[in-house]
Amino acid sequence: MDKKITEKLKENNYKLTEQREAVLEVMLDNRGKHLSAEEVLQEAKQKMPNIGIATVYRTLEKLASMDILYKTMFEGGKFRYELSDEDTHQHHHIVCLKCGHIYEFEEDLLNELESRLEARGFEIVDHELKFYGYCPECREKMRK
Amino acid sequence: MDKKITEKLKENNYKLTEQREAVLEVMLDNRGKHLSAEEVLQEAKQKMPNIGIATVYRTLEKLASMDILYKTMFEGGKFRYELSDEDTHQHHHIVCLKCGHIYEFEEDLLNELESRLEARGFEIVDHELKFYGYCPECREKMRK
DNA sequence: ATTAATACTAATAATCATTATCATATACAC
DNA sequence: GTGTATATGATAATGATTATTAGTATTAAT
Repeated sequence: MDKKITEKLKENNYKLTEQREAVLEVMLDNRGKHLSAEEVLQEAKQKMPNIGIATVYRTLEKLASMDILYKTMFEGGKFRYELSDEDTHQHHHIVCLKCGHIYEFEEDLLNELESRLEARGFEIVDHELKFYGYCPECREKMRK
Repeated sequence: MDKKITEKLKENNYKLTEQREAVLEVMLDNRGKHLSAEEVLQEAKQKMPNIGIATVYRTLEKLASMDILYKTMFEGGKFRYELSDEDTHQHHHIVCLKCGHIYEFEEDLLNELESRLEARGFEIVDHELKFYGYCPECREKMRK
């Protein structure tokens, strides 16, 4: 398992029970994906058939509070979770309004904006950026 | 009332009943604020004591779909609504992690990022940017 | 080794935000 | 005036999430 993750677990005195490990493994198995709690539950049940939805919710919430996971909402009124980036910089998301796929990108050109905010007295510690539009595949299909 | 809003209502054949007008007036009275559905209900009840929460939800949803309102989620697991900007550019938000206040700012330096995405085949039609940190007032208080 | 304290779990109840349903009211077309 | 369409408020229902509880497991103290 990722060394940084192990460190964070230790830092927070978070005992990794079998159930919690199953949840974390699901997230590690799905790098780059954004899973809802229900999706995590279904995959975790393959590793531990008796795991309960409440345990999954508690675990996801806790891992997010430790910055091991990142929690956000795209569409549909429920939260989605993904593994946090290993450096503390977060990537951004592009949501395709046609197929619903969520793409990620790394470029971070927000420094200018953050500088302006800090010039106005804000201290910025995090940000969240989402683009909405159409992915190359859907644009291709729409041309036909 | 705002001319652009009236146009959009007409375009969408959206009849402005007294109840819907009360909801819209609440939003107009609260420019720059981000109200939850419950907050809108409480203020709308001052204009129309009998208005129901279901009507408020239906109206907020409809006005958001017409780009008269903007719907987003900050914290707390419920949606908040605000009047959309009159040009189609949306402003951005800064959420203070201490007092919870939501600030707005206008600067739009995302063109470079959007250009890069479009160079990769995406068609971008909207974006959402939120910064999290501490506002000048809370930073002041934390220094004492 | 035993006991007490603490932590964790699954099941399920409860909560909350939101939406669906339904009966009634209002508006509109003819 | 009548029939149809739309809107409303109340409330039930839904879905996502959290709280509660009893039982179990782990850890700490002795």
